[in-house]
Amino acid sequence: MGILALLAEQPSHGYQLKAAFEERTGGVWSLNVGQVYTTLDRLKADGLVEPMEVESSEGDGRDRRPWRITRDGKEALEAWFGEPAVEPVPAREDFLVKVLMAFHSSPLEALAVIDRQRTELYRLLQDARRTTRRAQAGGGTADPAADLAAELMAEVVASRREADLRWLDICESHLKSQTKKRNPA
Amino acid sequence: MGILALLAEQPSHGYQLKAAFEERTGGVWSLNVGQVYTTLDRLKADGLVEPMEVESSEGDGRDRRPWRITRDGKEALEAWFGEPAVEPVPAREDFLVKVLMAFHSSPLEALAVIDRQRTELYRLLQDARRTTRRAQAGGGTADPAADLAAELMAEVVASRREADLRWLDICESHLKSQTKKRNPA
DNA sequence: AGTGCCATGTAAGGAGTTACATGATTCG
DNA sequence: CGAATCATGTAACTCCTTACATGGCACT
Repeated sequence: MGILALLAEQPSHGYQLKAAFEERTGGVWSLNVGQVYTTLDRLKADGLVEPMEVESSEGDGRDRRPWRITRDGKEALEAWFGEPAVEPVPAREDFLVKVLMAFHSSPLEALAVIDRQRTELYRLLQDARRTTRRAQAGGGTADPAADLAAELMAEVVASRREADLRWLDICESHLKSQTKKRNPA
Repeated sequence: MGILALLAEQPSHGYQLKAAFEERTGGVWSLNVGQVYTTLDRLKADGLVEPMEVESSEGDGRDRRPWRITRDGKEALEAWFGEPAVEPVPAREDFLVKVLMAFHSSPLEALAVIDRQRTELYRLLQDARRTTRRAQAGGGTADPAADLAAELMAEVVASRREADLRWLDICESHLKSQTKKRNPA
């Protein structure tokens, strides 16, 4: 649907879509070019996009295959925008599985896991904050829209990391109160 | 690695592992049984687990195939626990893609998307909070460990939802200041 | 003349999902 | 007796990832 949304703004060819998608997501989500082409094929099979006739008037011998969105595609896109995404429960991220599983091994082991994870998360949070500041300063690119995108993405990342850090604190306090209950004094 | 961690605690057979995994994650992550078996095959191929000889002394005619962790498996598990997960940047969730792409269509459209998403997220946050309270009350199950797991999971979910809600606010304020800049007064 | 970017694709493989097939046991 | 649960597996499909193959153009 991301590809489709980009095509709704303007007809483009595959390579261009990859670049646009990456710019739109502040470079945080890189896209394999190959996937763009297979995705376009899939969208075409669903009748949501169609290849444009190549106007060879361009002259430069480059082999471009621009695509445009179809009427069906526009409808599908509007329907998609029209309803909120039901946000799925967090995926089975390595990080979450690790902490949950550590909880049932020794408390000491679990505390160590949490600690290491906290350090790592904190580092990543700092990174995200740095990126935010850089983008706010009108940073990486000449394009203000790209800077805004980069800033927004950096902000979700930071926001999520903070959430995870808070969660680690909660886990730790649970773990400590558990230990205390078993080992009073 | 989750399956492997469970096997490190005690040898189990596939069906049991599914149940244990789901209990350990408060029922938030359900697991297809089929996947457990294919995963066990993969772990076996990597030499991390091995089938136990069936002691037919049990007597009940049930066809159980218990697995145990190997020495290599233990080492792999310790190495896994030993280093923090490098938390990947948020995946390309429907929700994020939708907001990012909406940003570049009309501001009005984008505000509508954000609004719908906020309503949905708020609803999901309430759900998670309810679950937390239920688990704290010693809720669903007789097993306190399962209740703790359910509570922890509900808390990550809630924490993440809150983060996303905050992010939506940030998006909205960016959007409004943008609009103001273009349409002063 | 050569390196690197623009541009399009194909192929192989990993992991997850849903669904299906099969049979035993337990419990009302 | 019938339905639910225990238990093990297989098959088909989707999506993503990595890697490979190919060729033109631009700039040094």
